[in-house]
Amino acid sequence: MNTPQCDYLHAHQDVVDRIQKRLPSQERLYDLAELYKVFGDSTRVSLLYVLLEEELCVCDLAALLGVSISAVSHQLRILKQARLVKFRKEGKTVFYSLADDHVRDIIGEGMEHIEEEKG
Amino acid sequence: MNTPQCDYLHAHQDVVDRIQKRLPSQERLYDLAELYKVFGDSTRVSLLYVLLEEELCVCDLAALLGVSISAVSHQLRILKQARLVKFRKEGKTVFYSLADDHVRDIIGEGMEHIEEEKG
DNA sequence: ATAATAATTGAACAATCGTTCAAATGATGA
DNA sequence: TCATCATTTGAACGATTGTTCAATTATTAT
Repeated sequence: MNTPQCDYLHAHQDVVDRIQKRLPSQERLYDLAELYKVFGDSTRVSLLYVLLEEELCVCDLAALLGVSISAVSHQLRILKQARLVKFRKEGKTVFYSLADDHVRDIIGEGMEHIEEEKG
Repeated sequence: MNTPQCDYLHAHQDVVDRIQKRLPSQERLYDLAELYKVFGDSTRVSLLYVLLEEELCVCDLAALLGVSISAVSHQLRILKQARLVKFRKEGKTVFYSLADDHVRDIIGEGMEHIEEEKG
């Protein structure tokens, strides 16, 4: 699986070696993929988008997205684990908000890409 | 599923309505999630990361990532469909490169986020 | 034509994912 | 303490995903 499989490759072993050196570690690339995976679900990306506007409780988030409270809660847990959102409790209610400004930047770049192809 | 489910929500119907208006269409948010989904696999982000450096053939890409030619080819097809990479043929060899600069920007923002928490 | 090579493709498989449902927390007020 | 409410949690389910393997296409050279 990791062994060269075509003659052409052998002619470019130097290229492979050179780029290999500049590459982030496999672990880093894995973490990067994990981050995008979190954005890669429409419920979660909608939650993040909504939270760009303001802090909201679980119930309002569910109503805004049109999904069940339970589904939202499950997804909020994933966003929490990825350190993309934070929360505070007020009585029985839990309010969620963005953890930092990276979400805004990442969503901004993504939006630019899709708006370019769709107009 | 889409109906309010808690008293608290009823008290915030105005908030829900206000934010609803500023929200991109469901289709747009779905497309956004689809874009991140493409970045959300370590084989694919690695391919994109490697292609930041230079144009490469399928065989070299497979060697660099340590995966089979077939697996790389399948993933390149997904990157192609998302308009993130383009290709040119030279004899039997196919060279892939990035379609535009959005990949660089999106990966840049993602890297910033994970480097902040890991150092 | 035939053989060889680079890459693509389709089917199949296990693994992962997101939702639903029901049950459980944790906080509040009666 | 008991009932109620907002949220969380765990198990279960179907759906989607990424890889492997084998077969195929497209290109080149003999």
